Amino acid sequence: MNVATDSPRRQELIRVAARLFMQQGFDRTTVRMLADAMGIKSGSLFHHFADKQEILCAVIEDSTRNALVSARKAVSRADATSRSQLLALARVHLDTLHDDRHAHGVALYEWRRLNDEDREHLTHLRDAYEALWYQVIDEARQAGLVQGDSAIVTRFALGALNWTARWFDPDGPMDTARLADELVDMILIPSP
Amino acid sequence: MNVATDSPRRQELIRVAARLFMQQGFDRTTVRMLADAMGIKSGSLFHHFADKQEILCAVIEDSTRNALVSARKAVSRADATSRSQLLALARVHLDTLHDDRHAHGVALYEWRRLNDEDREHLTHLRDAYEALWYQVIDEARQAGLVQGDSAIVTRFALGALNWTARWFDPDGPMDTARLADELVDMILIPSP
DNA sequence: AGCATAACCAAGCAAGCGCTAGGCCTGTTG
DNA sequence: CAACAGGCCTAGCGCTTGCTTGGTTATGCT
Repeated sequence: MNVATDSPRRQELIRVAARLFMQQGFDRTTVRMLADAMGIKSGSLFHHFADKQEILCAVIEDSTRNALVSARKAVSRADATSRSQLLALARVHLDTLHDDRHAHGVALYEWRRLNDEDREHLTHLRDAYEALWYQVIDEARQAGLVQGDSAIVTRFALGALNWTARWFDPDGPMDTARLADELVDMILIPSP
Repeated sequence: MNVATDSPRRQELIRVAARLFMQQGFDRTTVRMLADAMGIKSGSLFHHFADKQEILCAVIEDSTRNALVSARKAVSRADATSRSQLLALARVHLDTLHDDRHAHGVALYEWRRLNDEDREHLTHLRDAYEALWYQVIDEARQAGLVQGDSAIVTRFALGALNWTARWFDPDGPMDTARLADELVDMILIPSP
């Protein structure tokens, strides 16, 4: 077992696993399916991961960490106005969500299959992401652009966006930028 | 096998199954766990259901059908104004969601474990529910109380509400009525 | 009494599961 | 050259899974 290394082979496996976990769910994806999809035998998987749980954790951790980095970049690049920052957050959220949609789908749908240890660890990552949103939304509230409680609005916003994973078709007529606009319009009080 | 009847015993099983499916997930809940929780042997389960899949389908169908009935009642009882109707919908949505939270949690989390046949059947039910929301929101838009596309706003609203299943604590300091107020305030343009 | 039916049990089958053990190549390093 | 390590394979162990079969018991109807 070579478990802790970050080899390219391991990265590739995480990508493949994300796809299968999304298509069939974690519990129904067997180690043999994963191995087949990689062109190796099932036993060889455990050269890269200690157990199946670790693969799930790696899939979610990778994608979440990546989303956090992208979101921070987007905020720092955007104009200082609340509307611009919020729009930047919404856009990059939808883009990462539907771009790396297998892995993020896993993070959304298979969260509860994590064991307690991994879940706690990943909760901190997710909290950091949510804190970024809270910060931007609370600034908007202080500027009078948002009514209501910032924490609730933050969670409503993230819920609305994450729910798009269930109905939005990236290959359809609508694009993510349009969705982001609609979300920001819904949250912010219209400036006359 | 007595499969199609609607005996009280079957109803009780559906309730128990909802709890276990929510706590451990569908795939990790074995027929032996279900039987234990009911005080019977695993084989006896198949007197009430053709297979395990049918139990999942029954859990989701029951709760969804119930939610649809409640929502229709709430709309017909509310004042004719858009705000009242939307508020009524949001309140009853959150109440059924957190009241019958095991079953609705299953509908949200375990949707993808349905087989194709069952899923299509239940999609129609869910569409009917969504249509009710669309109707109310589109009327609000025609009255100038909502900006943006009605279909998108509808899905944003339902996403925001369903997401509460992940963070809202019914035993905490906040109540569902407050949440419903916040949602309606977020969706409707503030009346001056 | 005679019968039907619903609800359940005991026992177990065939398949599939995660994971392990030990060994085989191949390329890199001293 | 030898030593090593990363990546993989073969073979299979021990266990759990959903589900089946044939039979038993309790209840109520005629």
